[in-house]
Amino acid sequence: MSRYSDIDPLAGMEEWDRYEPCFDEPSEPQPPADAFDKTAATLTPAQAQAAAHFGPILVLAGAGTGKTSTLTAAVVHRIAVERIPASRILAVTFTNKAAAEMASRIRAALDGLAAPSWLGTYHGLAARQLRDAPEIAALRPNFDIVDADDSRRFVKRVMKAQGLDGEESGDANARDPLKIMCNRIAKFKDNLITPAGAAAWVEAKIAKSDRSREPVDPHTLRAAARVYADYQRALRKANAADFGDLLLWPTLAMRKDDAYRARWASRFDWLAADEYQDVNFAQYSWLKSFAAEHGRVFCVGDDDQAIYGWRGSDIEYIRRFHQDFPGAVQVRLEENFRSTGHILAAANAVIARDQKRLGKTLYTRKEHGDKIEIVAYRNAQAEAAGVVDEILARHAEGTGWQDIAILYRASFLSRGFEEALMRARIPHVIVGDVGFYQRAEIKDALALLRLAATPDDRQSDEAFRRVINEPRRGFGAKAMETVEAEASFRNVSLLRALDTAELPTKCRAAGLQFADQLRRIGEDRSHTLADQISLLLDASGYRAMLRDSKAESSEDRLENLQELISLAGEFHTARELLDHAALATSRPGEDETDRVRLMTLHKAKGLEFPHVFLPAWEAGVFPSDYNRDADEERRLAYVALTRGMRRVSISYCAFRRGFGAPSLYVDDIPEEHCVRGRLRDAERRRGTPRQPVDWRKLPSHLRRP
DNA sequence: CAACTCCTAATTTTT
DNA sequence: TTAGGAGTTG
Repeated sequence: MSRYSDIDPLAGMEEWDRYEPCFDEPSEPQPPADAFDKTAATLTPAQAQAAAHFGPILVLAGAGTGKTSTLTAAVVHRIAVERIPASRILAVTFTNKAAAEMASRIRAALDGLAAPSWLGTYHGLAARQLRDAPEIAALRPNFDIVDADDSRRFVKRVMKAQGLDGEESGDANARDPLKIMCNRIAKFKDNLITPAGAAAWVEAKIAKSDRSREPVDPHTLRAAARVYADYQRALRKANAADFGDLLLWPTLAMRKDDAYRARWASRFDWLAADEYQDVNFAQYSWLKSFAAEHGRVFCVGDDDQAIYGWRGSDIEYIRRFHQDFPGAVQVRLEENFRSTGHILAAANAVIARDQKRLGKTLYTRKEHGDKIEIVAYRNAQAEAAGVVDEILARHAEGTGWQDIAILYRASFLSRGFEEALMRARIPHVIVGDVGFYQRAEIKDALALLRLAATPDDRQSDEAFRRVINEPRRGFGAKAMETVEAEASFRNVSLLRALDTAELPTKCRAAGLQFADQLRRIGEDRSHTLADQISLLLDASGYRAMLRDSKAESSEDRLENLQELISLAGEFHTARELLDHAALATSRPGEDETDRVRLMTLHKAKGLEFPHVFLPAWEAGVFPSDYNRDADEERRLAYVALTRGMRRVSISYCAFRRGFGAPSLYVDDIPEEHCVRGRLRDAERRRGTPRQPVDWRKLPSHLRRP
């Protein structure tokens, strides 16, 4: 199977073809010569020394030790002192937020001069690389980037076609076979295993499984390889790339084709990577490909905060940095500027129990501050109420809502707290709950846009499936079957197939009218992007559908659509907007409001809050039973504690879903740094029988369900 | 045959 | 709470 097969460019792509990645910058104004000195003046000697180091360097930056400042200073040093053009710097992060933060700090340090244009996330940068030569992934120009949700739909269709729906896989946790399959495919890609290579890889894995302790189910694995192959075919047919593809194909191309690799590597004189402890094989290989000639990499990371193993990240890459980059220097940043003494000491004690660390001990010059509070509650309701009472008390003392965060292990834990906060009328936000661009109405609107842009391209089939019956046009399973059959018979797009498909008259009429309006709007080049979306929403009856709906959420949905329309004004082409929508998560400016933050521990990494609540520290929940890597859970506990600047409150329940024991980390916190089981005034005042219960005092027969 | 209503079951972490 | 399935209605 050739990677270059199945390419069948169709007409109607002019508008899309206008997209061009911006590579070479025009000549850049010179940066102020003293920019680095000014920046370095705020750094510690260790930070400044790291920032100015010439060769390959690994900065082991503990939590709260000024990692971003150091990274920023390093970039400024390249530009202002070494006079490397900003355009020849590659700087990569994991999140859009981190990238934006870095860009703005660099711009500030350089007096408003341009930050590196190749500063972004692994996925964002790799997407730009792939846009430059999509044929390396057997894609046509203007391919779509599909998000996890779209990808899931593809996998679902493939599984159905292979008769895998409903079948119980042998996997022990087969609650959600679709999800498991999606994860498995993502993992193939994270490990640079191609669809063609997956079958062989799976067989090798099965053969090896006798000796490995990891449970391997041959049946599920083989099924995964088969689904992967068909899934990739489906993506290619739709001219679409999923997140994994963005890194997989450029990385493979750089590994296989040295001319291609050299072409890319020669664009950059210096590389910077944030959160290096969290790279997976694909990201690691991608980054290394750029470094082959000069080896000038500046990697920042903290092995104690490696918490993405389940996504293919491997802590080994940071541990063996000096082997990958000969002559590499290693610098430790151990002075913490974030937390007070007791918090830091507790965090140190928890992480110290992890063996196999590169080793670091954080210290602070701050005062000891408040001890960590550890409170036991009878059940989850009591815990939520207790936390809310405490939040009210601190607010009354003058703490802003935005200075308070509730950080939990698993997203389902947010519910109880949200309800309690709502009841108490405390402004709050669940960070990253459902991203703006992941909302159904936004995705529907964007699907309309896709469909209008290339109505006769099979690339738009997925968009068609999404919106043809939204609002209802009488297209159910049966009608779709007919259209699909007609489309594959005539080898045309689903929309085009409506012309000749034998459908019930009313459904056919509705479909044709829909197609007609789409085409008319799509062909009219006089509209701005925003106008186009607005027109499509009206012509398709989508807006009317929401207006007529008596569902409570339709008001919000209309507002979201309005927001999308105004957001669209900031993009030049549909392509840019769609790429942004696929790779971005939240709306800009979302986190600038005065609200209590609720988020998972993973989302909280890199953030800090004066007041932190850490609920549900119970065995099974945290550490989670689902994670086989106990060390990783411990590192997560370390991340959790080190988010707190002034006050950290841990809590756990004797009863959540069955009786539970407190997390083992609770016992790892030394007595001198914590206060256990304190009862708060607010609770007494309310007179509610919300007595914290010490689990260890429960009769032993209650300890196990 | 489509569309709506009701019911049940299940909830790790995500660029 | 919601997502997805089954069953019922039109």
